Amino acid sequence: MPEDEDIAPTPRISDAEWTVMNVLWQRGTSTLSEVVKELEGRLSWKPRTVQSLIRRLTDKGALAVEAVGREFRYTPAVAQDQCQHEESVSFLDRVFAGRLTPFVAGMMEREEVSKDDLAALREMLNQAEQKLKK
Amino acid sequence: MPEDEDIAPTPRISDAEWTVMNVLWQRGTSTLSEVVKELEGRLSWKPRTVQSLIRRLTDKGALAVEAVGREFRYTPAVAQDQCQHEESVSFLDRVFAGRLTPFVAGMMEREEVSKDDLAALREMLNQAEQKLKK
DNA sequence: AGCTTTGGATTACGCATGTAATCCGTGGAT
DNA sequence: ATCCACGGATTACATGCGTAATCCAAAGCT
Repeated sequence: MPEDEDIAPTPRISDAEWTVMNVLWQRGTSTLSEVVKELEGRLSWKPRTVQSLIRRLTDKGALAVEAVGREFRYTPAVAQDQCQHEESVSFLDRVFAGRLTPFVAGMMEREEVSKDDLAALREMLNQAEQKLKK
Repeated sequence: MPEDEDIAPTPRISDAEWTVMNVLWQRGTSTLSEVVKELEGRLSWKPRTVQSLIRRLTDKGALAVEAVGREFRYTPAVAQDQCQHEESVSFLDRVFAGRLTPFVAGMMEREEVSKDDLAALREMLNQAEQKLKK
């Protein structure tokens, strides 16, 4: 008796698959050729490679498929921010013992943060502190 | 003529290997049994598993080995902050198109950030802005 | 003097990943 | 009507990874 059947834990997405998912999340929905076109130039993947990745992603439930005439359109079946968040937590756990601050510190030390980023961060900080205070 | 021979690009460290490296970075140097002891309880790895990981890490140059009597002591041969930084950049590229801000935003939205973290972040922010202004 | 424990070396083994190639069928170009 | 390009399905194939087991030799326990 599975109590929590099909809660669909977001699937594990590999490095190469992230590249594909990012395209799909950005475009909303696409066919294979659209994804291939989007990636060519940036990457030197053969179309078959992209297709393989798309197939694996549909297999693991990250993409939904809908037949459109002769081909398929692929649509993300998992929320981007959900996946991002899970990757974030797993990354922080692995590399920084789960601590956010040293990570941000490292990025700032190496000056990988632009002035715009700083402003955005400050804004977020203010809001977070507001929320805490209330 | 390789100009930049043996600059020793920091090796790629897998998930499980990070666990081991974190122990070694923290302890400075250890024997196998020390690492095993450190991990038992936290993980249910068999000693042979830990040894395999240590071996792979020495093979890829992440650990230096020094014979001590009958056994070996293992010492990190790569800097923790260097490895952390590379992982950070690769993670941000893959998941957040290289942008730090959305990552931090995501963590804050989900309230994964403590009051102490906020204070530390604010402090870092101030310093970074100081540096920019000068 | 044996037996056990432990670490190093070698080997294992299935699954995931990166990166495709091949085969097949059809819709479009000629 | 023919041929080609392209998409889906199937298959490939070397590595890497997680997770050890085996084998061997020395070191310590009894």
